[in-house]
Amino acid sequence: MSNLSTTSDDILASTRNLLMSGGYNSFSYADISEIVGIRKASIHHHFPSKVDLVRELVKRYREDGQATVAVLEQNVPNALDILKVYANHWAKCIEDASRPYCVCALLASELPSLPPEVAIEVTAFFRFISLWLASVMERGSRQGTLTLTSEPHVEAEAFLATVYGAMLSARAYGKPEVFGTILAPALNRLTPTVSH
Amino acid sequence: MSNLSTTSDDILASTRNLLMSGGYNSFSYADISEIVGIRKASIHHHFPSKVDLVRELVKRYREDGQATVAVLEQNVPNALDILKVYANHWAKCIEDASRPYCVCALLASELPSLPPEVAIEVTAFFRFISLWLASVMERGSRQGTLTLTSEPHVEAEAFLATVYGAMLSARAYGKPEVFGTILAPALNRLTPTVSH
DNA sequence: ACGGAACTACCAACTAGTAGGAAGAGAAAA
DNA sequence: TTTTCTCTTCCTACTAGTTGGTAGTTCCGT
Repeated sequence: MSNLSTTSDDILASTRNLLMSGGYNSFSYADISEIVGIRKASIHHHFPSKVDLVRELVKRYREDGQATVAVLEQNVPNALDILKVYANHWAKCIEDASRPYCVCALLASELPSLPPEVAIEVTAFFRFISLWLASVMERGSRQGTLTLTSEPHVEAEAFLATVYGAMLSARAYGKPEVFGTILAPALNRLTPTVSH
Repeated sequence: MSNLSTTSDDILASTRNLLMSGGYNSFSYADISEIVGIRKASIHHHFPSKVDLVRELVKRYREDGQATVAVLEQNVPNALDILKVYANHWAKCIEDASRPYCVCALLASELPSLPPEVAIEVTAFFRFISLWLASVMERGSRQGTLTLTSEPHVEAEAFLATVYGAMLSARAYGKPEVFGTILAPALNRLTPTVSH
């Protein structure tokens, strides 16, 4: 009950790191076993198949995201601030190289070749983020804390695309600061002008 | 000299398709040999190693892009039109499912786990596209055919991120039309207002 | 006769996954 | 209290299939 770190969590954590750097086919049970320090067969005890492992990982990734978003919504009333916190979260992850890429972004780009059970979880993640951002846009528009030039759901898709595109660019150039460079004007565009 | 289709080209073409759907580690020489209709060992005759094959593919991908861009620049003087043609190119590729994802986008997201020889070619591709878009932005700003709200190179990065992010979203949702939905307002924002 | 392009037949390393046993901890039974 | 039973976790040892790659040969056009 009072476990600070279970083997199963260690397996998931190292899977996430491996997945983040090269996708579904870039790592093996052997890689995980080396990092976690147990034998290959022991991983199969916790996650019978690779599909089970990655499906579970993505499921938790989404659930963690949903939980984080729920807390965020309660603590930050201003819609623009929420977008800033969200962008800042990724900016920091990329800049300190701790989590420099979204696992689901990588898996989404591999979607056609993924096992269907994993693919379903990945698309579910994107649907969740998209719906959440649309709700933030809509609320911001009502509050007057966001200036929209298109419908909320279109602005949401555009913002999401900018974030994930910026993440890709940062990785492609090997320059973390590119993320901030791209996001700053995107957020600016959504900021209401103070006076007129 | 008058070859319409060489085996080597067939190999590269099927590699591109396989690569596009799942990345570097998602396909094998066996996959290619089945599609092209020759034995595995014959592929090694044309491309000694997998690194050679993919390096050559990305190199040509970039060279083809550079050639296409050169023609585009000569035929389309208006900078906004160039961006529209570029966006439309991808919109069509995605919608008719012929080339629904950029090979270099997929490889870029796998960058940390790629063989360095391939990684170099991939980053070279992004540098090329980025520099080209920046030059288009700069020219459009001078011409008055583009309305920029940031420096040309920042607008270029933002536009590139939007295009690649939209490409990812289209794939993630399995809805090709999402690409156009995201790009339309992005292009609109760059369009000068006719009267004032 | 020579070179390119294809072939057959390999190989060692690696892939995900399985079978079955040993070690330990906790509960239940003596 | 000690013994036994059970469950979990991890292990060694293995499998069948795939991976990228090699050696050596045949075929064919110039």
